[in-house]
Amino acid sequence: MAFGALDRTGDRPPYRQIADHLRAAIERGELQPGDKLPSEAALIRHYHVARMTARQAVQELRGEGRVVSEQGRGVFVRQPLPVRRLASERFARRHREAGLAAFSAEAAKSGFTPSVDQIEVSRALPPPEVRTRLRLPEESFVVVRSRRYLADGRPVETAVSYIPADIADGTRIAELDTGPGGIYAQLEEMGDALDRFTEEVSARMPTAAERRWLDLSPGTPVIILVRTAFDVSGRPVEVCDTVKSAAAYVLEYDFPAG
Amino acid sequence: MAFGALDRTGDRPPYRQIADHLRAAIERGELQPGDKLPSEAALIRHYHVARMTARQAVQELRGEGRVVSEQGRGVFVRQPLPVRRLASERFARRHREAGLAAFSAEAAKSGFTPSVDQIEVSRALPPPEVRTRLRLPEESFVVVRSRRYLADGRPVETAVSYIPADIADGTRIAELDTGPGGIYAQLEEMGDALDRFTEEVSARMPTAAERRWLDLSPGTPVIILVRTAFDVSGRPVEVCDTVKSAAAYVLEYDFPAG
DNA sequence: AGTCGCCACTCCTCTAGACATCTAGCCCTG
DNA sequence: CAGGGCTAGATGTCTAGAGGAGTGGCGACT
Repeated sequence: MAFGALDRTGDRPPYRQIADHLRAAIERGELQPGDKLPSEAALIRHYHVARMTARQAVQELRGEGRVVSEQGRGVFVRQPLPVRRLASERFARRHREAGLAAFSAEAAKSGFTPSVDQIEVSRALPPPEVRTRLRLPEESFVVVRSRRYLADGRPVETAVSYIPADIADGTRIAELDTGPGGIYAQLEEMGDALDRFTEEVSARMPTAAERRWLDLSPGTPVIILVRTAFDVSGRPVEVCDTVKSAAAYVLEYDFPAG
Repeated sequence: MAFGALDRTGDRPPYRQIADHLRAAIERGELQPGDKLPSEAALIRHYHVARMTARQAVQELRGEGRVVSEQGRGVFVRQPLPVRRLASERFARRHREAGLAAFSAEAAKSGFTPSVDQIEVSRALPPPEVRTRLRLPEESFVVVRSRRYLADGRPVETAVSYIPADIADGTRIAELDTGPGGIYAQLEEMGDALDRFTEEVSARMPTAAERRWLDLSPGTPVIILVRTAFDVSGRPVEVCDTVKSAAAYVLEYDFPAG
């Protein structure tokens, strides 16, 4: 692997030039996904710079999400994750599926093994943003259901749903296993038919906690999808806040025109 | 501003602890958007650490996109951009609007001043991914229309659409101004009625070029929306590839249930 | 009054070296 | 042969210090 030399006259700082060289090598395909980058020691020898300078160059690429470093092993060109195309939940609902059932259906199509862990259910005051969406008065309680979805054992999504306590009471929603059909089936059993829902999609960099839960490498953004479901009377009955690894998802929507 | 002291016994490294303190101050609202963080010198005095350690803490927050630094001035809590809720183009189409017209309609609702620049139209071979989506044989040409949308003069989105040359020919699509109703109206005038379209939403970190075009501060991801339109015969007639600043957008979808 | 230059303060880049921690392979021992 | 310990080499963290460059205010000079 022959990287060029530094241009000590120009105003582009050395650490950026080194990062440029490495980035170019990746883009030319000289460094394939999974390959190990030159070690810090090698960069120091090649470019005659201090250790921190070499590290800063690698840090640049890490921030761009092109490489991941593993202590004791080296720095590696990132493997592009197999991307799962996720149809909007609208279509899953046609089959009376939600939550894990929808996720499992997706798994069957895409060929990964689905699982869920860290399910927790509690009763609490909702965060202000959620309270507004649910159009609840202050001091109203909600049932909070949080869980994490995994594909082939790797976490890809966390979801937290909020349901007004007066709606959740008398159903199995507050149990860990909501039974076949998930919470929507439970709601409909109560005679509370769903009418429509909205989805809001945005993206941002993950918080430290989200990086931990989703085992994200630095530089991976997350997709935020907030779904609000309304019953026939127009009352919001559920807010579901999901955080998906952007490296693992493409959301797919399909519309009739006109 | 009183930040705590470092826990020199635990295994959480000092630079992370400092970052935690600053992050918490931002989340508690003690540091409002636009506020200046303590200077490097102040952090050094307060925590009794070396310069690089203080910088590393700030670097952590910069990577998360929470702060931006300006040489010679300081490090500032990032101003959240006014977020525009963007309804799916489906609804705009009800009013026979697309492209700039749809963007202008959104502007009227949200109260920003819309504009478009850098419009370019050319005829070229499509990139492989686009060729596949359009189900074109090799060597088929497409008409490429690229443009950039601005809100209040700040770039928020770039869009590139690809239309098979045989469809675009004989319409005004290859002109810079496609006239009222945009390309969809042009297509329908040709008797080529649209039937449905799909949207694929994903997110990632921007390339260097995208950072330039959209004037993104480091740490802002972009939302990628690829829309494919099909006519009544099921033939794909347009692929539109848009890159939106994630700081500026929330996509909104609305579905009837069932 | 206005302008220019200086200076304090800020972040940016780089150096040189220290110890910590993790990995993987090697070799020795039981 | 299995297991444990050692070690080389990798990244992680920290220190102490240097010069550079951009910003903004203040004071002196015109």
